[in-house]
Amino acid sequence: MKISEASRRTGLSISTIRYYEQSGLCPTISRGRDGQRQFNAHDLDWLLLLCSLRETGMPTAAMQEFARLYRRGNATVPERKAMLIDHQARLKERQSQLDRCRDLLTKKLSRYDEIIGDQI
Amino acid sequence: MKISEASRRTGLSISTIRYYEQSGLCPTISRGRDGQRQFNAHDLDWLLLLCSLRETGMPTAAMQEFARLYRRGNATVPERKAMLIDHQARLKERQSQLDRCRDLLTKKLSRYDEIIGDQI
DNA sequence: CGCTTGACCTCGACCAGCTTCAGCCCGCTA
DNA sequence: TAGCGGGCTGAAGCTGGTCGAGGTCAAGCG
Repeated sequence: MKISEASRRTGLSISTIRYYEQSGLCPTISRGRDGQRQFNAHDLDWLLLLCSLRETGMPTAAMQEFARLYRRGNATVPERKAMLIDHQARLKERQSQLDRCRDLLTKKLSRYDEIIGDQI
Repeated sequence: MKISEASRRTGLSISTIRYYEQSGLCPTISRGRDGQRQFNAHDLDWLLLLCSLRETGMPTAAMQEFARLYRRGNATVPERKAMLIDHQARLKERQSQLDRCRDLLTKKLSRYDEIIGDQI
């Protein structure tokens, strides 16, 4: 599939996809003889993974590192696993942060109801 | 208390606190006759709220709006409540996003274990 | 054949959200 | 009275990620 369809399917903009490839966030996309990128299912999977990672705050440098490991072959599987596990842990931490914020907001809101006063 | 202590207690840098005040993210901090900011408990509460909101992705423009409403007095309490409730909803949405990412990672990881192969 | 469409590239602009810098002031201690 | 720590200001700088402009090229179509 072409870049426009990859864009539609992933929600990434065309510019962003090109930027990701050029920055080595994903393996190089193969080209047709006209020089156009040809995305296959595997490429799309990568992009979708990148979407998830980006949405959840992984910096591009880490994604670069991940892709770099991938290019070095199966020997790096343990390192790649470790990276994903790390990220999962960060997500967990992040979720409790969100929980704490929700609690705080709930408290603030209940104070509005009690006092309807001139506080925050 | 002085700005250095406010910084210590909130985890915000001194520069950030000044930047927040100057951008109207919190009410104006009162000054001593030497021109130095004097933070009271109320101010600290604001800063801590800002911390939570920032950590959870509220854009500063929204915090500005919130502070603007606060300065307009109690008549704006319903709007302020609405803002906080909105943010809570966004946090919920965000948490399910994180959940989806965790699921995806779990899937990827289990594939590593199954196949130990040359996939993402 | 020429038009349109959609791809390609490079490179610089943009944005949020700080951070740093330069230069000044105040109060305290030695 | 000099030096020092810590505060003040405004403006400039930085970073990570994204977008846009400008210009080219290839495929498809009437």
